[in-house]
Amino acid sequence: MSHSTETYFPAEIERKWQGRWDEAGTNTYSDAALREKGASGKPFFNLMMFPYPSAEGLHVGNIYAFTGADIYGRFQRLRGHDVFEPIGFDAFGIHSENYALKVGTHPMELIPRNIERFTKQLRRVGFMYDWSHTVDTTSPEYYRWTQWLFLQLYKAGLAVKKEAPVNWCPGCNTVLANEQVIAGECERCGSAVELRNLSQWFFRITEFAERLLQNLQWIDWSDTTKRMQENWIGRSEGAEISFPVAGDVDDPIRVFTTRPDTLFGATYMVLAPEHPLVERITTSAQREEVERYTAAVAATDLVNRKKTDKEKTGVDTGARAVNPVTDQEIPIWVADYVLMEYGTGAIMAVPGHDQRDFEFAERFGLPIRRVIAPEAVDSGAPLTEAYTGPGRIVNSGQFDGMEWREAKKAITEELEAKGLASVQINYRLHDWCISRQRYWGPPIPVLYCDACGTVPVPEDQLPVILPHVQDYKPDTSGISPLARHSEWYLTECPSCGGEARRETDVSDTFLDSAWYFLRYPSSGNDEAPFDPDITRRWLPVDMYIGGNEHAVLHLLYSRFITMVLHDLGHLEFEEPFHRFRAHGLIVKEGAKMSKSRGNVVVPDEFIEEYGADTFRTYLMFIGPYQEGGDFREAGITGPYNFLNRLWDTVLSAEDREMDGAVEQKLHATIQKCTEDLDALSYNTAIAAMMEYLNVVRAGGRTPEREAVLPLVTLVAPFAPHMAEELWERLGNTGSIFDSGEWPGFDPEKAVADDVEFVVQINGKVRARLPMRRGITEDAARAAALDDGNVQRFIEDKAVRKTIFVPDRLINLVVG
RNA sequence: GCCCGGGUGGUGGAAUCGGUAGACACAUCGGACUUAAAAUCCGAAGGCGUGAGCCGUGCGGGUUCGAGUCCCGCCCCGGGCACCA
Repeated sequence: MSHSTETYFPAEIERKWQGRWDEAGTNTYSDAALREKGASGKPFFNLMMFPYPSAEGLHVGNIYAFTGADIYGRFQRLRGHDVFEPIGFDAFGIHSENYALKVGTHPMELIPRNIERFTKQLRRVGFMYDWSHTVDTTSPEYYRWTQWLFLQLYKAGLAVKKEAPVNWCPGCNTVLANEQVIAGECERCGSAVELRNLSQWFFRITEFAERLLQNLQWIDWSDTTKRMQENWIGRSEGAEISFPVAGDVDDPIRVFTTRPDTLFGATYMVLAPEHPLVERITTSAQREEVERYTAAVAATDLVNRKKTDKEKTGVDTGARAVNPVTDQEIPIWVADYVLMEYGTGAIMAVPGHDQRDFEFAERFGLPIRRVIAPEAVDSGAPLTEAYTGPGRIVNSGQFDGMEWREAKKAITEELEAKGLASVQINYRLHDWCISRQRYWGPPIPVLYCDACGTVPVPEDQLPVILPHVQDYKPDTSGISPLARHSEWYLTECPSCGGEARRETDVSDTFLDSAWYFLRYPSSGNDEAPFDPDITRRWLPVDMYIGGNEHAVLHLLYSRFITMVLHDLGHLEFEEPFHRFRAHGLIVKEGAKMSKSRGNVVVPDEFIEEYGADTFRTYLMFIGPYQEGGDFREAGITGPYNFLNRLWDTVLSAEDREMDGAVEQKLHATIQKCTEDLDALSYNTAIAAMMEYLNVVRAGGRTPEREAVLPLVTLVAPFAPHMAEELWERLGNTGSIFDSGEWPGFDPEKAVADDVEFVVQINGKVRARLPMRRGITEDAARAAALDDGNVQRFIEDKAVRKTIFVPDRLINLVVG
């Protein structure tokens, strides 16, 4: 190929176009434009998960996530949509605060610096962001509305302060939401979490459990994400059954069970050590032992308590309960394998059919009774482990012989009639604890007044500004650092004018991010959190792309908050993201990138050496976007060579009629790229473009202009700067992304006229014959039988059967 | 333990309504160009075999004219959940 074209200098081109986009406002909307496009255009809200602006700067994981989302947005724009693609910063939270404490710089100085650095880096990668609509969760203009949100929930009775056992992280010195505890450890610092009884603010997300679960059926989300939410919500159907305490006329013990069919096998009961009834029912003879036990459990952290492999422990309360179907008195024990957080904090123990109860009963010599048998008869042989399979009821009076699932209903109904049971649905989901005994977050907008009690801060007094204080270090007291600043928390009661104290806890960072997408298009609005008109036009989000690590955190909370705002009349929709796709994880040599492993890829170096276009294309070429892949430094040369060759090819193209075979390949490539981009199958779209480029350049031929022009558009989502430059050099003005000219294709022209036709003998390939498309079975068969190698394999055997797959193969079955 | 996802050349990965396994790329090797190198361009390449061919998609069975793809039973890796009653 002739090398008369000029060399590709990515740095120069990228700087030029990034400047041009800013000057021309290529990617930004004025508020007027948002209204106009929302009303009469084709609005498309393309969202990606906004980053936490860490001091380390943008990492490869961020860029990977954003690039995949940006490509989708640019693709939609080239197809003629008005794409709104904003970005912002999720800058409150323990992570930034811990870092600030470590380096000794106040977060109020640190965060703006980090945001500035992030912004610079993000611009360098060439994302299509609307920089006129950003969001910073730490700015008072933003958290004013986060506080407003709290007040709406408070007014609706969905934000309540209650004392409950909560997760306390001794590393971060704050309580945590259940979603932030991973296997008993703090997701932030890895400390073993403890249970503390504290009075905290909760959002009543459990009220929405069923809707959150049901809506999963119609929202278009990655299956993996939906399944994670489903498991997290953890619906189980069963019954709540009351067991009266023998010789006690007060409250019975209520238990939740999914197996009411095994009620006749309930030979003892267990209360969680924290259960409020423990103290009342324990006999004086057992009191000392029980108190010693519950105290020991209270001192244990959750990691140790929830270990399933340790030996079961517990003590007898001395009290007896009455099994409501057998009328037998059964012992009531206290044991830490029963958790206060789930169900009623008490269980009926059925050692014959529950392995945990079985182990406990064996250890403490409690009776074990079989009440389900696969063959409907009890051989009388002692069980060696709990039987949890299906079967028929035995040893259960009038229910004997009943199929176990029928017995669930029958036994529940029997007790329901006596007022001792009710059908119950239980969820694993807990209310969302939003209080944090930390500094770096929005103060919860509530006041406490001796005369008036709990008083919400009036909306016209928002925001409650987070004060700039120097001693913001948390301590072990369970009280927020702001509680050390009376000059801040002492104030006037808006209700009676007397002295009031401010709530000194701040809210969970996940509240900040639970509504940010609503704020983006209304980011400048100081009258309301979101403009009703703009919101109606642009939301819900058309496409949301992000990581699965937020499946049960941010994504669940956002759905909840949206549902609440819908119910309160602020939104017309109740699901914020109709379409969500989870991207995969980018790793290095099979391992997660981390500072401790020392395998962190610094993106800036690659961008400097190869350019942002190459880096973007390489990241997408690594593997399937929704599965992630392995970052290998050497691999970047593939996409780099491709873009270089593309540059050369386009600039050296000449005007002449397109070759037929090239035209066919062009249509096939457009079709493949269009379908692949729609499906986020970016790696195969890039491969298709490479393949096409190889055809266009085959044997050093000079390419036709017509053949390469559409390729510039196809590559534009991946390499936007190069696409703009080539588009301009080909004589166009303005941005290629405003052309709305995604190339079309003719499926008829996308298929080749000649096919390589396979001949199989008994399923094994014996010949490959060049054929015309559309060849008949008879003609194919004749051609096959004419082939020497085929004849050799048939020999004198008879062809018993022929399988013909049009345009692909013919299989001759002989023998 | 339960629920997902995955296991394909030296490497990253293509191909799953059952129909030519290994597209595309990296690394490798050979050639052209060059005083030389880099860059670029052209070409080779799953393994075994001189060859016809045989063997090959984690392992063992099965269904089928035909299995990477479907069924049964395992192993391994990654992720989620977990004394959840």
